[in-house]
Amino acid sequence: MTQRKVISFDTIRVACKNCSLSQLCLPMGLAPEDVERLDSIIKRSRPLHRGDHLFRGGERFRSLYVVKTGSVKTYAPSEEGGEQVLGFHLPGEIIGLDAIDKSCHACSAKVLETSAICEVPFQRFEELAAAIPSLQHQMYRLLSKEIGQDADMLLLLGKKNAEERLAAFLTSMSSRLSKRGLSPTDFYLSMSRHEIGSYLGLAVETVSRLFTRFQEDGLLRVDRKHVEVLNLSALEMMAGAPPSSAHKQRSN
Amino acid sequence: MTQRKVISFDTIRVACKNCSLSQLCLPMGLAPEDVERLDSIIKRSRPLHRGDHLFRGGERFRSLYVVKTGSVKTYAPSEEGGEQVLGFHLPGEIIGLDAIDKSCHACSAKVLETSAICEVPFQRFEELAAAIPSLQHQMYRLLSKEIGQDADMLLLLGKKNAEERLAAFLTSMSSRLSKRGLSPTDFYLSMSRHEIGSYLGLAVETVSRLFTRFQEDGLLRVDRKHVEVLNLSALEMMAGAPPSSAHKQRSN
DNA sequence: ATTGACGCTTGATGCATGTCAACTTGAGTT
DNA sequence: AACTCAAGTTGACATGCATCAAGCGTCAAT
Repeated sequence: MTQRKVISFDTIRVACKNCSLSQLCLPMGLAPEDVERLDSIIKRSRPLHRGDHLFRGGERFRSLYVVKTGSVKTYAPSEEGGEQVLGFHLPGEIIGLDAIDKSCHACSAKVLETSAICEVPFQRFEELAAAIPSLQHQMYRLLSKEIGQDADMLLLLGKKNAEERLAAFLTSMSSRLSKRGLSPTDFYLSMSRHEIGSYLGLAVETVSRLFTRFQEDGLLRVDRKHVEVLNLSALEMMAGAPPSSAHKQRSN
Repeated sequence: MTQRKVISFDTIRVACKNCSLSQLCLPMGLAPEDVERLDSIIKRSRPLHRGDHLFRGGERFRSLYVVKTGSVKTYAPSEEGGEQVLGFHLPGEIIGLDAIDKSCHACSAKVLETSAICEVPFQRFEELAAAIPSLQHQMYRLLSKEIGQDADMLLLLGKKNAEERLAAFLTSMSSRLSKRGLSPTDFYLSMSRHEIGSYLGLAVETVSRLFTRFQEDGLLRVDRKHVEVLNLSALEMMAGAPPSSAHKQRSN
């Protein structure tokens, strides 16, 4: 027991240089001594639990957050409890980039499952980036990547139908998980159907029906949050090109 | 005539320190001598004309572009000529930020009317930013701002109906033009109905019908590309809150 | 003027997907 | 087990908007 506790404690405060995510995350491309410098400004807290907030819309911006383990959703809370899910964030992904501009968070971030999070105080980070060109470059790349992904989402929401949207969501999860050393065809979704629907601009019921249909068509095996992808290339096909079948709404 | 030519030539190559956009653009917050340094790396070409490309999807990324006068659209070209409009860019706005990550443009940029464009070679810019902290900070802010605007669009495409979308588009144009010293209630749209539709995830016909309806309801006076906003606050209302009337689809 | 092309508008129709409602399932509590 | 509550599923129905189709103003080239 004591043993177990020690291991878990260690896991939480593993330094960047020992972190398996360093090739996806801020330290990418940095010299070892610069990784140490970056490491020295990062705060690592105890793990957060399902429903805990990293920050809420309206709060002052002080730090960026990086998922180390677990997953996080960002969302724009609206009056009357409704919310638009803006993104799901997996290990190595940075949260809070949209708040740099106004020094104030416009959206909220909530962890979807027990998660370890690295906090990066932004002001100190900025000083460090000025001194380490490769860190500055990596930061530009990460900001740019975020913009590119948002453009992909605009395309998805602007032009794709429900089937294509869910297929795109699943293949995207598959490839992101795969990059993190997990199976691209067998995984657990940490978000609810409702959250998936909000993210994709669809009603829960539509998402649910599509999961059923994909299963009937032999593309997936689904049990609650557990998804097994049986035909990944068919899903990728569906996500990318317009549906080969007859109907083609929204070809604006 | 010679006189006229000289003036126009002068207008094109006006330096950052004399540019009316400096408070919206990269030079914001820079000391005069740093503005000079930034200015020295910027290339200014002859004006581009309607339909000219700044860059096309697939091309190597070398420079960022800033609109000085006129307007530009970015779009993701798809097979079979269809395109998703990703954004419209007014003077002072930066184009190409999404390409830093992959060093390759994922979208295309085309000018909508005769426009003057400043080209910012990115590598030299990056060196300069490393040496000028306030320039680095401004660059982070601009990247972050872009991410925040994309989130607004995700919300629009994910949750808003056609009426709310067009109202949001018009109020956004109004406020952006107003920041540039133009009338917030009387302006010309440089893009076609088709492009507006693509941007908003709507069919051309829907956009056209909405313009007609807004006019019937006394919100606008429209003549081709010329728009006079008669009731700005009503439009803002409509863009923000769900429609006060009965129906409310897409309240996922 | 005439022509043609293009962008815009308007009407008629249909479908994809939202909405409403009822039921099932699973997980936690007593 | 029985109860509770939230999440998910499924069916029936309604509707907002896409699609199809036709007509109209505008502009440029002839």
